[in-house]
Amino acid sequence: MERKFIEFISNFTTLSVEEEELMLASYPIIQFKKGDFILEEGKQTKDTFLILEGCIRKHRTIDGVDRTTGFFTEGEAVAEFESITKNKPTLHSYTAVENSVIAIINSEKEEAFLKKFPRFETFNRMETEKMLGENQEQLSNFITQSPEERYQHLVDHKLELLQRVPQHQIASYIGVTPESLSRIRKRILKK
Amino acid sequence: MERKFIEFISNFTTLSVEEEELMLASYPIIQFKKGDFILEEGKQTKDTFLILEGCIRKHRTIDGVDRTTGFFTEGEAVAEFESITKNKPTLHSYTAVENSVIAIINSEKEEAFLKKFPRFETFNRMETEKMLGENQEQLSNFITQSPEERYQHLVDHKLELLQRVPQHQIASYIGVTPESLSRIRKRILKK
DNA sequence: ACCATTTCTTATCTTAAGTCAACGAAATGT
DNA sequence: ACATTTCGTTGACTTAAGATAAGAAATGGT
Repeated sequence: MERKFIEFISNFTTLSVEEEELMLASYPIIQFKKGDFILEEGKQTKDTFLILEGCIRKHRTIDGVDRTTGFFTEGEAVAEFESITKNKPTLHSYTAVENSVIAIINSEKEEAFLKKFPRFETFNRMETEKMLGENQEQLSNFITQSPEERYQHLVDHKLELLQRVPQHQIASYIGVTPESLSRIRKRILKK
Repeated sequence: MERKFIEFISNFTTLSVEEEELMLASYPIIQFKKGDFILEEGKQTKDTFLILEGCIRKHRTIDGVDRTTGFFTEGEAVAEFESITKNKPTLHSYTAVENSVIAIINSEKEEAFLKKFPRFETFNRMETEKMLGENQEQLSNFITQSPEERYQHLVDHKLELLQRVPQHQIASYIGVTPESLSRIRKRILKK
């Protein structure tokens, strides 16, 4: 798994031996079993989670019911920035949808790493900007699409995800009940 | 207006005289009239817009109709990061809802500024992280709320915005038609 | 292989949103 | 001040989603 971690970072920049070593020493790589919490609603952490293998679900409890607000898979980085930047408990839980392998980027270790290799400061900012761009587009799409269009979008762009994740969680993710998604699927099939 | 610009930055960090001077020299402050485009769909820019006064609306054209996907007011920074980071034309337009005053943070000037005063690199990353946190929360809320709840949220947290912006644009922003928002308001009044 | 649980679908009924059309109120330009 | 858009509401009708209940299909554990 170390290889995968380094491979991921190497997609963006070439690592020196020293950088690679400090990185591997700083950030533990943890295995999660299907169903395990990676982070639990109400807790607090400044960690960023880099998914090396598997799939995790972002969700929160509203009026006692569990609502899904995101999915993340291999190669994606996840963090609860609203909690990190404002120092408050997280609104969301993150749980493993499948057995997953995740590198834990602890923010203090991160600070130390950045102090030693400041060029990563820029790299870091750029990655954050990329995430922000994607998040902005996702929000814009969600606002302007109907549930059916959102589902069709997943079929067109995230087919694999649909096969990895139970349908009622997808339903929640596009903002409808499982019954509604079932009808949406039927409607689409007829076309 | 220069004062307002510096004031805004000073909320986050104390500026040296040199920093302040370079900042004012690098970033022009522009007046926009109500209805003016700040940035037009399909164009490309790496600028970030810092709103010193006024209100701007983020919107895009879908199937020939104009859909609103965001509002921003004094003290907020706006940029189309999906376009900036991936070097593609913007999906959204930004127009002044009112006469507005905006500082234009050109990305090349920004690079030069960061090179000269690298401590802003971190400041910058933190601001981006804060924006990301807010954006993530907004997306999560949008997914889990009904149109009525979204409107109620605006009443509770952005009352002032509702008084600055025409209602049919608010309707679009919460993902419904103007007729529906009219009914939502009626429903809420009855309670 | 069996049972229990989870997941998905279907049916019925209710509620909310979309569509189309009309009308009055408000804002805007000259 | 007047004419013209723009804006907001209402009504009638259609379509889609929520709620509830029931049952079929798939999955998991032992």
